[in-house]
Amino acid sequence: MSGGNFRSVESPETNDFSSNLNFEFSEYLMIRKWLDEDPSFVGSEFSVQNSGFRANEVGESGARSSQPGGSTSRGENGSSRKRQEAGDRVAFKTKSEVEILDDGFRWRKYGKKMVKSSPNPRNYYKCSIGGCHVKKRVERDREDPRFVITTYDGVHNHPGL
DNA sequence: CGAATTTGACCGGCGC
DNA sequence: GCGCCGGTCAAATTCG
Repeated sequence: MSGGNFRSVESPETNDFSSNLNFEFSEYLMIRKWLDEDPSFVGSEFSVQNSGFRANEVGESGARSSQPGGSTSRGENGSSRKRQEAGDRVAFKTKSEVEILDDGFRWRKYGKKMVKSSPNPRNYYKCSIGGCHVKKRVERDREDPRFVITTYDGVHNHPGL
């Protein structure tokens, strides 16, 4: 490939820091949470004390959360809220060198795209579980490459792995 | 052998 | 109406 603006270390074997990700739950910031078209949530910043994410390669046997945000503020009567999206959209900013964060679910990558908003490519993942149409979007921060923006779309309709 | 991953191309929506 | 951007699917390939 021509270009090569940066070296994307996607291979955990060649990764310099994939050896050990000591961070467990210290850098989790939910940057956005909006339902349907509620502008009230757009642009809002929240601090989430979520826990359950793990860095890849770290063979753990615990730490499993249900939904990254599917437990906090969310119970809306929906008087005028029309949820045609059939799913919540939650974006997280995680401080990690690797983009493959194991949240306890299996994801199948189905596309990669380069957005002009960032020199880094955006990855698209989908839940491999049958019946689960949850989608995940992963992209690196534009100003802080050491941060990863993970956006979850939808709700899992099956028990955690 | 099966499943997961890869890259490219195609499609749809929105803007001008 | 055309152009641009983002998103999704499909086929081929590779890994386990």
